[in-house]
Amino acid sequence: MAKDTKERILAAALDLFSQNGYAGTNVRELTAALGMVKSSIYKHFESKEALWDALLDAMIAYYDAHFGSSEHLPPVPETLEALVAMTMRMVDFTVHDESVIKTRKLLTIEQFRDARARGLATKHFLTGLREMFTPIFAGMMDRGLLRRDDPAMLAFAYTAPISALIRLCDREPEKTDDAIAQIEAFSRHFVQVYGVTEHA
Amino acid sequence: MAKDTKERILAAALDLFSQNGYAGTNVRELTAALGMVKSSIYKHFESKEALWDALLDAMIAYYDAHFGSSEHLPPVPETLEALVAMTMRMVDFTVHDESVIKTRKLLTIEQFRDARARGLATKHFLTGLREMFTPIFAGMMDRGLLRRDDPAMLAFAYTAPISALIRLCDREPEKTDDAIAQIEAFSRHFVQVYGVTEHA
DNA sequence: AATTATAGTGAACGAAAGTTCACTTGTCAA
DNA sequence: TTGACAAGTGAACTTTCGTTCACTATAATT
Repeated sequence: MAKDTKERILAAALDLFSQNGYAGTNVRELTAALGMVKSSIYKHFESKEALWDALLDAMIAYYDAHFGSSEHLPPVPETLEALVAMTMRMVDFTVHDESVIKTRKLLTIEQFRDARARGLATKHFLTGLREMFTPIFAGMMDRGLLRRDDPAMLAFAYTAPISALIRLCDREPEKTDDAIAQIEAFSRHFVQVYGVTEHA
Repeated sequence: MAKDTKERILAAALDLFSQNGYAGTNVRELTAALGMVKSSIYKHFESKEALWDALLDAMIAYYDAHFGSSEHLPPVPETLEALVAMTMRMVDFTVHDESVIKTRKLLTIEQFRDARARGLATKHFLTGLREMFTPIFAGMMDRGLLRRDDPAMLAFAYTAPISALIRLCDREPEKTDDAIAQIEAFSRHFVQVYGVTEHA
């Protein structure tokens, strides 16, 4: 039952740190959220800062496991419409999954204070998506679906606006539906601009 | 001398809050940064939270004064190259001006905790730039510089990637030069894709 | 010159923070 | 059955937090 409690503590820490930050959260409300008394946490973590370190370890491990290797790359879409559909599936997941949302919020809040959070933030918000879509767009160019161009530039031009709207959802969740619609509109705009339609 | 000290306190608060957040900053280090003792601050602000409120008031007033009205809209560029040049001038300012940087960082850190910071964050990071460039792109379409399309969509597609790289500069200042180069490359890519070159 | 208001000081306060520790309880191995 | 260990409790300790207050020094006002 040790591992279990440890993970429940980490989950509660993610929840509270992502809302009020590390400094804005005290161990009393953290443990209270788990029905414990504050001293109990020291059976599982040496200190509040050790808990923070463990949380970052877990976040980094999760990121590496899910986005680190090229194995997890989604397949190259066979049509322009399939690119839109795949995008919307990914977006729908990422703006609705609670722990993914909290992870982004936590990295957003702590990126200027913690070097590891900073590195992970850049991956989450900028380079990760670009590196994921670069080979996809290269593949779509090879198949003649997209006009030939720098795939990394296209990946950047595609993912940065989407990322901006995802972060709007984190900030103002009541605008999520609207943001999703905007993302779909942007995605369709993108394929219209860069896509090759075979009527030539 | 009252007003002066009040503004020095606000400047120090912006400096420290933007690095460690409101909760992560205590009034002792805040006043120490000004060569005062902590109790002195209460001659100028009722409480730490009143100081926070005043800081947000100032930030909102600044934003409204500089970006609020359509008077401050930059002129419509007469060439595609002028769009790039204007963009780079704005970017160069915004990634090097210390108080602008600190304002963005503060809004980034506190957006999930404070409703007013949240609203200002959305303006700074999303809608503000889009609303600034929408009439510019509409004007450039009228002049036949850009292909006719939804100017708001183009403004979004243009400003979101630039905003993403600006925020990279906030997070990792040592990458500023590289990010500026990337912004210029993106801007040139944009005018190449959307611009109308008159050889037809 | 006397008075008043302003800005800053230093000591002190209570509350809340993170942490420690002796102790109880429950679980599993020997 | 006993013993050992892991998990949780509650009281207590030490800092540090935000804040108050009586007081001083300086500058402006009468």
